[in-house]
Amino acid sequence: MVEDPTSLSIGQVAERTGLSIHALRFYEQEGLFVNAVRRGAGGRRVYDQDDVDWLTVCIILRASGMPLTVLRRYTDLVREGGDNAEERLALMREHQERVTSQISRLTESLDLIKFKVGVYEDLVDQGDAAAEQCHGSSLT
Amino acid sequence: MVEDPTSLSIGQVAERTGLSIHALRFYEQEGLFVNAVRRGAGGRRVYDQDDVDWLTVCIILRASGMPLTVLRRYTDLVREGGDNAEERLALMREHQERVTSQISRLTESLDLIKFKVGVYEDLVDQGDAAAEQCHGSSLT
DNA sequence: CTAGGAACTAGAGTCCCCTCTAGATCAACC
DNA sequence: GGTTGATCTAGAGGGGACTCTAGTTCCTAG
Repeated sequence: MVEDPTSLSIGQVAERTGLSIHALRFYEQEGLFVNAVRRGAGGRRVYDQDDVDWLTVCIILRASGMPLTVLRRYTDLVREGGDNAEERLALMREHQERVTSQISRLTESLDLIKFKVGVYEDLVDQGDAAAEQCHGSSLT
Repeated sequence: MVEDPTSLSIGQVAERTGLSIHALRFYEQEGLFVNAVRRGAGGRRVYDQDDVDWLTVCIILRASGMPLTVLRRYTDLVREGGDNAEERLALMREHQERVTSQISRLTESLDLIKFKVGVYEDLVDQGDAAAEQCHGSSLT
């Protein structure tokens, strides 16, 4: 194999991005690459660093809850080019809002969770104390 | 219907919790109620405020990403009673960790998203400026 | 009495996001 | 030339969490 240092096999991309090989093919099928994935010897996919960079963005957007359909729309806009910044802006702002509200929802939930943890810590402490005083009693 | 103020129909519970009637039946089927749901005239489900309170907890835990299987395990522990506080504590602590790390992942993602929003804001501004100078040109 | 609306059951369907299978092909090394 | 290991395609499978359907039953009001 002619070792073009800028070209990567699907396995290498999987390794670098943490996505599975299956997922990479799936993403391609779903139109989530800005540039069509080239093919090398024997029809094998050839990626480059730009693809990895783009996937990194995709992974972050996915991790923050962007559905594939939206990610795909975004990819389309990026592929399409420069004169649709408003749309990309709108899409990103919408996503930003979703993420911030998700963070605040989680933060609120965390209050309850912390409260529950506190309650059970107390219960466990009481349980231990009771056990010391009175072996094996299950008062609580 | 004898209006017992403490007993609620499935429709009332759906209204108060925001869960759908379908979801309530589904949750019951999945064992997510601490106390078996009683049945009234004609086999209809009868709930009370405790059920609503419990569902409120469930909703918060679900909203913070607890899978139904874990929620079910937790429900089992609560149903079982007082001498398993350690297990409940462990479960809640684990969930707490998941939630805190999810929050930090989201917060990290938010950095990229904000950056992108900034980039597109600039692009849009430039676009507007360019459009003022030179009607309809698409330089970017 | 009848109509309307709410609830019942069992089970199928949906949506999302992959993941895996099967069987074929290809490249590289010994 | 043969084996090994990576890759290919098309399509099926799976898990999570509901959601909906169909057909029926029941309560309440008019």
